[in-house]
Amino acid sequence: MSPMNNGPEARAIENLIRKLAQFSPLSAEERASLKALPLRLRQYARGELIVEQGSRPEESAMVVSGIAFRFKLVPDGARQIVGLQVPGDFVDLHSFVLKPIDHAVAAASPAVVGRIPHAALEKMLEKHPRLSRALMWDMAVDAAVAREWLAIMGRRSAYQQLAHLFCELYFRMDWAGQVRDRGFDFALTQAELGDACGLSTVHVNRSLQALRKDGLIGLENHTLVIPNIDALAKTAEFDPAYLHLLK
Amino acid sequence: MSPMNNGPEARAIENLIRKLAQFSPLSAEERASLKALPLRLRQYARGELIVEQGSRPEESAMVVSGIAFRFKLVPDGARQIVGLQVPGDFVDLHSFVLKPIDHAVAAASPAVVGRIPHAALEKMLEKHPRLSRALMWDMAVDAAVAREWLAIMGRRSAYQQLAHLFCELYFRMDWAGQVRDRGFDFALTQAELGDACGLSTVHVNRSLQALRKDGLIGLENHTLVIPNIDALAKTAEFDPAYLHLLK
DNA sequence: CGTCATATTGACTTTAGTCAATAGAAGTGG
DNA sequence: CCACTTCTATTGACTAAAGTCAATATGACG
Repeated sequence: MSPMNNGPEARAIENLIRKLAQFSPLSAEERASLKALPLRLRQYARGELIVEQGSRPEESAMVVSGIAFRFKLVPDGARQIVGLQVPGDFVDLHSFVLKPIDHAVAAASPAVVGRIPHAALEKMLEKHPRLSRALMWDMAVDAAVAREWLAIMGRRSAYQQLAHLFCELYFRMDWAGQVRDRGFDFALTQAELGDACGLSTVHVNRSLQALRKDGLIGLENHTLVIPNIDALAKTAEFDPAYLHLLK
Repeated sequence: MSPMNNGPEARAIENLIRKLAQFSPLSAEERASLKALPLRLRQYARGELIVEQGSRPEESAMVVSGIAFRFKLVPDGARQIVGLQVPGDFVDLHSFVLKPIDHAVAAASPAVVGRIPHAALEKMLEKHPRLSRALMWDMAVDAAVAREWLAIMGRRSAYQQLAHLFCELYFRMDWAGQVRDRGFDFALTQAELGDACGLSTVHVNRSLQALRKDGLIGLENHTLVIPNIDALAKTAEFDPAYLHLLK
């Protein structure tokens, strides 16, 4: 399937281009090169593994639809989720330069993932060296998000951590065009939320109940509704600047 | 002062070159270009601010001697340390592409820092586009360390977190040639250790006492001694692979 | 010698984790 | 479409880890 049609994969690439353009304006040729990137598409079921920890990918994967999460397994069997990716996000751009990959990636919902061979990226960068800086920028934003997570995890209550995570996801999903009626598909289990925030499932459950009782979120039918994002952002002390999603 | 002499700044650049060479072998010309990078040196006192959060640096800073730490301030005044840098490490390479910078950097001990103008980096990359990939790699390693911290912070006890942090620092300082007699200069206060691990000062104090009692560390006179790194690594379940320090 | 930062200790509180049971939902095969 | 299995969510009772507050000690330094 070519990425030049109007399917969801074209939208994902459009999202990527729109994102990279925030670093610096892209020429028509650069945009064309990005659009021409070959995407090997594949569908994943909820929970299915997309990238294996310790592998040495020859391609980098991008979320086309759905949500993916990246996680590390610690020796005693516990899991820590280190990032979430929405349509248009690379899940492992860094594997372009850093191998083996230090974490796994799995589908948080039914998802479509497109894979771009590193060789194709190399070829593109050869032709458009300036894009190299744009990819660096994308990697840097990814790292900035991880640092924000560190700050949240280290210094926030469970209640605030969850609120912050929902805010982040809301902004990113909205930017990716996935929000309608203040809500979006959200299939993460409470166990997964716990793995993202470093909390036990039971405590996640209780904190979610508190958030619901306070009218800050609605979460049912695999849909997360945030009736008042400003209110949620206020309790989470959330500032979207670190996401670098200008518009 | 030129980086071509034998001062500590030459050693720092040597460390950087040795580090980047782990990504892929560097040609003599590439090495020469790296060595020729202009370093604006400056000395900092313990605790002094090196880079201000929210600023838009036109240079990236590298630790020449001492230890620096990067931190974020959260709205209520709490602080979270998101990374430590040892001689040869960039503290804010990502500010080359990502502005404003999302965290501050301060000296954890008396330190010398060298600054490299982004313009000089750009010029070097123009001449040696392959080095662009090497810098990407360096940024990717930095991000991998942040992800490891996430996993540790989310899923480990205070005791293990501290042990893990000391292991990481030991390996990195050793690689940078700063370890003698199984110890190295270590001027972080207990409050700073708490800010790094998301712990209160009191709890850090008690956990350190436990580590001392168990004979895993010696910490006095601003010197951290690890009599048996294997034993410490075992209790911390520390695997140095994520640091990507091959030799 | 006095001041300020850092480290240590004790007493107490709070947050979050653990264990175990139950309830609901979703998915599967027949 | 139903019976069954399997996840996932929820609840209660209890425990443990870590935080808070406040006092005191120790050490560096001008």
